[in-house]
Amino acid sequence: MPDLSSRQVSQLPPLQAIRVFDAVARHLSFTRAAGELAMTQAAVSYQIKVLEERIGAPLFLRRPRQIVLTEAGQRLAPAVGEAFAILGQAYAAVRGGADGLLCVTTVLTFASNWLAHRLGSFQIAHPALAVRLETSSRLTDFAREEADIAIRSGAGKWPGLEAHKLFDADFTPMLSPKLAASIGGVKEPADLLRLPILDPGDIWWNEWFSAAGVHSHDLARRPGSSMGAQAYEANAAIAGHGVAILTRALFKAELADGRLIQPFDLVGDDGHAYWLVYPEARRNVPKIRAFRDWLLAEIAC
Amino acid sequence: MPDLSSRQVSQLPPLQAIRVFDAVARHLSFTRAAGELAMTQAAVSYQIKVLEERIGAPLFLRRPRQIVLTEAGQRLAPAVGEAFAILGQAYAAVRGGADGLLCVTTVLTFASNWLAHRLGSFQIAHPALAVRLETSSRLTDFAREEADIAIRSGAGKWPGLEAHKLFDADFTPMLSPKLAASIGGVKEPADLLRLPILDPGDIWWNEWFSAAGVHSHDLARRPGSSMGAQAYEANAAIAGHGVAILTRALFKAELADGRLIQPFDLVGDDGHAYWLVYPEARRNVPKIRAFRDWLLAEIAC
DNA sequence: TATGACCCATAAGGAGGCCTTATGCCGGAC
DNA sequence: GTCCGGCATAAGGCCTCCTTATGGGTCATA
Repeated sequence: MPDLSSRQVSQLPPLQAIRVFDAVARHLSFTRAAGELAMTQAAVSYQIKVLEERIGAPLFLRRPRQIVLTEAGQRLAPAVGEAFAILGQAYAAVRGGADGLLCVTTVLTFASNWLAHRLGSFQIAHPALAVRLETSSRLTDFAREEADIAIRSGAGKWPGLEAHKLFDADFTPMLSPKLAASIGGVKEPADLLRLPILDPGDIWWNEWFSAAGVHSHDLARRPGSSMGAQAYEANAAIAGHGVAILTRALFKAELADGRLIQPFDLVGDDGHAYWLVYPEARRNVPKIRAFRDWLLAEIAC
Repeated sequence: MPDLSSRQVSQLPPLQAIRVFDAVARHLSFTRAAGELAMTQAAVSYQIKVLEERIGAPLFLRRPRQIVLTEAGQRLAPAVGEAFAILGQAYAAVRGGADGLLCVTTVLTFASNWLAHRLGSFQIAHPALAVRLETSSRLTDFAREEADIAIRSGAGKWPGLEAHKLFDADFTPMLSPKLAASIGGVKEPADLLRLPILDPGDIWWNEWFSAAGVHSHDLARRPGSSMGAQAYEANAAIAGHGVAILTRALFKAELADGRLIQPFDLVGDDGHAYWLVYPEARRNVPKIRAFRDWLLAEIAC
């Protein structure tokens, strides 16, 4: 049983009764107030009676053709009206404001290598929507962080969350053409070992070399991959500092314009992928739907 | 079925949920808010969830040790707080204000001949209570007129009203000593007929003369008595313009100081009385109780 | 004067909002 | 590792609040 300690219990009367009173005071009619409130005249009569009994004084005088406010009612009505105006305004602002700001949290690489180029087209399509982009390497907990949508990688199953697959988190070595030329070209996987390996501890290297049939026990091992922070290694690779193992979908542009080359068709895949996720319960929130639809369409291109 | 026409339906979320939100926003704790609201933590959790679903966005972030407001929550909280402050203030003012003003409606004679002398002692006993005195000859309809208490005459039974008997509405002739002396004194009822009869149409005259065994068919008859407007006739009688038929209890002072004399012990009584009445439902309203107790005590003197 | 329209009050009945109890889950602290 | 503090969730029941139906009272019209 809770105690009644902290703060004086305001002991406000039933709020529903006050809302009804507000409508009646504006209309000076039970019947018309009932119309506005979408309830019956009897219900309005009941609520007013409740309020009057709670206050201990009548709020309206029942005259033949109409009702009029008593002195008590006249004192109460303006304040109630103001309070509900504030409430309604704030509520509308929150709905509007919440609709106008979209918080997307994503891993860095996806933001810089994929989203950044295309976000403009989303904002043109939805000029009323402001997008706040946050990057974080940790998984997003929607209950704990303020985010509407997250881009995360994983197996695609999270309880309570709806997930749309964007693309596979595959991996394959990439390097700058200049670096490849420096050793006369990269012809077969083993050639890579003659070059600096960027982030050799990444488990992806091990998996890829195994798949390629290359013995690579001299590479350090780390429990995870650097997925999500590929942008750093990619920059190093473009600068010619070494070979990086990267996800193709994130470097389409670099591969297309020749800043990076993918020497082998062999692509590793540990079953993980990039996903767009959001709480199931919010699946129909307009701004979330807008972003989801836009992003999936872009991915499909 | 009511229609939803007039005014945009504000479509506010459940008000109870907003009240709970207000408390939670102030405490930044479901548990403590539950304490303030005298409900369980589970109920608070439920209401916040309802509100969040209605708004379409979370209002709090659930962090391990505490909760914090989301951006939406931050926007909503101050307005809600303000609205409830206004509401609470107005409500308190109405209760206080209603408690501070007592509207008494009464027949003129009672006000001028009985209440006026003694009201001072009531106001001294209840300095916080302002009394507004209204006189009206009609019966008071508490649903239609703004009154807390009424003094009315009648048989003492009105549905929905509580009535306390003040004194009988008896009647007996009164006149000024000087007028009586002008005919050598009033020895027996028939002597009165040699003097001007004030308001001879009053049914009381007829009844009294009948009871006195005096034939008085020359008096005009009117359906009712002038009870409630006796003050006018009393003034005329004091001025020596004639004989009035009056209620003893209302002219104790005049009889005591000799401005009026009551020549005969014979007193008419049609069963009516003066009553103090108020709506049953308000029997325990402090100001009503105060006035009732005071008046009954004064009457008992 | 009778009749209909309008408006509020009241009674009876039922649906559902809302609260409670009980329990689970999670993170942090000792 | 275990306990503790705090929120979430499920099940169940009360009681508020709404609806339908009806009555009373006043005003307007015939």
